[in-house]
Amino acid sequence: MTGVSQATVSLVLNGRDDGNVRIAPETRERVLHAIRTTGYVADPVARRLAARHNRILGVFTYEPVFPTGTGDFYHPFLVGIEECAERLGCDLLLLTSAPVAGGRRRIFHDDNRLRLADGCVLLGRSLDRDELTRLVTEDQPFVSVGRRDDAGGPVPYVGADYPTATAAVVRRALAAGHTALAYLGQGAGPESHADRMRGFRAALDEAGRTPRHLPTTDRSPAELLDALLAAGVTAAVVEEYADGVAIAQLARERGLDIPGDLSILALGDPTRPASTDIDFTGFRIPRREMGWQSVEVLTGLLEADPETVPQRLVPCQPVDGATLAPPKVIP
Amino acid sequence: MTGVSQATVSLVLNGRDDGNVRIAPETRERVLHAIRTTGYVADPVARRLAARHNRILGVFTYEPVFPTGTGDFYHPFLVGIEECAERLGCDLLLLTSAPVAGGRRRIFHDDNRLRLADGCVLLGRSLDRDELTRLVTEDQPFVSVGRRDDAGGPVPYVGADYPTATAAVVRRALAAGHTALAYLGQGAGPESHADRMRGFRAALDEAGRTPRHLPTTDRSPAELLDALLAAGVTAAVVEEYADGVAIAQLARERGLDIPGDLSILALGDPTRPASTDIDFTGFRIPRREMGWQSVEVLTGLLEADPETVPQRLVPCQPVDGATLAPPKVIP
DNA sequence: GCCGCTCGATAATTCGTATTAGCACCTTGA
DNA sequence: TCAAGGTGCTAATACGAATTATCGAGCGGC
Repeated sequence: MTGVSQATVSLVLNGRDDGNVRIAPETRERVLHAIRTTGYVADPVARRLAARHNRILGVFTYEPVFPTGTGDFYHPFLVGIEECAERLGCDLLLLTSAPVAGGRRRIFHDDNRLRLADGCVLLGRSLDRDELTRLVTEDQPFVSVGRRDDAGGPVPYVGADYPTATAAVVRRALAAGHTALAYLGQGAGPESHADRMRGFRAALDEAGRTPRHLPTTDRSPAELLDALLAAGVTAAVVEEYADGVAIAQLARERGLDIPGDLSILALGDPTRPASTDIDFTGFRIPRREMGWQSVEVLTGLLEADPETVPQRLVPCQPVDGATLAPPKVIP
Repeated sequence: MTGVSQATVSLVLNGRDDGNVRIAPETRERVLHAIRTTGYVADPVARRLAARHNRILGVFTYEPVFPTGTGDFYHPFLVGIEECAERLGCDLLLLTSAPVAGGRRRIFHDDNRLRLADGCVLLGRSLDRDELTRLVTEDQPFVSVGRRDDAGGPVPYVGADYPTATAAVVRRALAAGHTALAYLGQGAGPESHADRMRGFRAALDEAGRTPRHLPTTDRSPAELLDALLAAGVTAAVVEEYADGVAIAQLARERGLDIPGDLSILALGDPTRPASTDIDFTGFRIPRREMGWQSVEVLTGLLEADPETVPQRLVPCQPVDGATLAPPKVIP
């Protein structure tokens, strides 16, 4: 149309005006005019092929991306991720095509589509250790949402600062006069559980009190409540919000006063569907913020920005709530 | 690694075994082994450039994809979309990079990334008509979630059958003895509103009753309730669930009995955050199903499958609810 | 020994853009 | 008049795969 070469069109299209590149204003205008009248748009695919990157960020979850059974626990993470991606002008690729093998999705398989994206955000309670190791050793750019132990090298992550938040909650209970506290939950396994347990122990050790642990696996709320009462526990520190709800409801049905007879402290948001009617004392996981920051870290990694700290702990937001009261003094 | 050419790798990778293409089983196995051990994956971008498709489906919404203000109205659509994409082995590209111009995201702009995907699912209350026209005329493969009027040609869509569902609700009210019914809402503008209104009018015409319309724009719940009562309306047919909640709550505060004094019928799910305590009579939008089917239609379009019906209306699920009762007989 | 045929694999080209070295032309100054 | 330097643009190539025409080897038949 303009009798000009493809290279020139490319240069004009990208508004190049460096030292080496020079286009006569008259030519530039002619090309721009042709572009405008034809509505020409550079093919993004070819563009990406040449540029060697996509501005696409992958999102991989071991659970379905849009959760139904997990009571939307992951939703706020995604909101943060999307917000940040939008601000950065990146698109989000949900890696839904990953096939399920052995009950979980797998990142690595014969038709691995990870490289569709420039980098990848990993979401999920616990990540497969082998896959994590492979990601690290293969030098795939990725960030985990949630702290992860090293796996063949340091893992970039944006996690919630569970130790600090849990310790703070425990200290509040101690300050209120409690001496018999118990941790309800796994306290091990996924990093997020182990971290809570560490905070719990640290705060009690610091106060010279004995930390007690009540594992929840395969035990009904009734069994747990019985165990709590039998042990003379006055403040239950609950790993999983939904467990707290179950115990609180059961206790009230039995005529117990919460928090009069038993204080209950919730370490985070429900990861299973649960009523949120009870205003638990505890903390909130800064999920949106974590999602946002995970994208920041990922893009920092991609740009090899030396300023970017690839391992971050975000503080949790304390919740005053109404389930902590001084223990009853036994006369 | 295998001493084999790029072409051979490509052929093995794609499992080609046509008449013209022949690979010795031994070679094929050697290449496959190398692929497996290195975890090699074809660059999807290059693949798309050459093959013109890449099993990526775009998802474009005029609102943020992970909604916060819309009370998760879009969430179920996404669940359905994800489920179907997963089953088909497709990945989902959330087109979050689309910049906002004039208060809305725009599909078409200087760095249009739509073509990164094979096709695109469009989500949103109302789609920009110009952009829709351009999609149709440029022959971009896409599907709208929600019925759309023609825009320079027929628009592929998967919509909810609002006319039928609304007419059914109205007939129930008529059967219960109501004669003074009013439609609360816009009743125009987006197709989904116009469709409800059509169903409303059709059912009333059929019964020889006068359809009344109470526009909601810029009117407070109090004004609306006053207007309803002044007009002697006994059954309010509410376009937007959240409006129904506001009016019902206000009415009860004023000592009115719902549905004794006023029946309220909700035409769908809340698109704004709203309490769902009230068990409204009305219907539910088959959002998950719509999401699922939209992906089906899109892939049908991509494969030029002649079986695929590119315009579908999905029936809504009736809800009995507790907000419809016979009108009070004025003695 | 030559032709024809099948089998296996590859060289070469394509997709549409970004990038860079370098060419042709012009001006300037000695 | 010619080297030096500047200007405006283009040819060529890369990006990483898919595709196709073609090539060489091996083999049987005459």
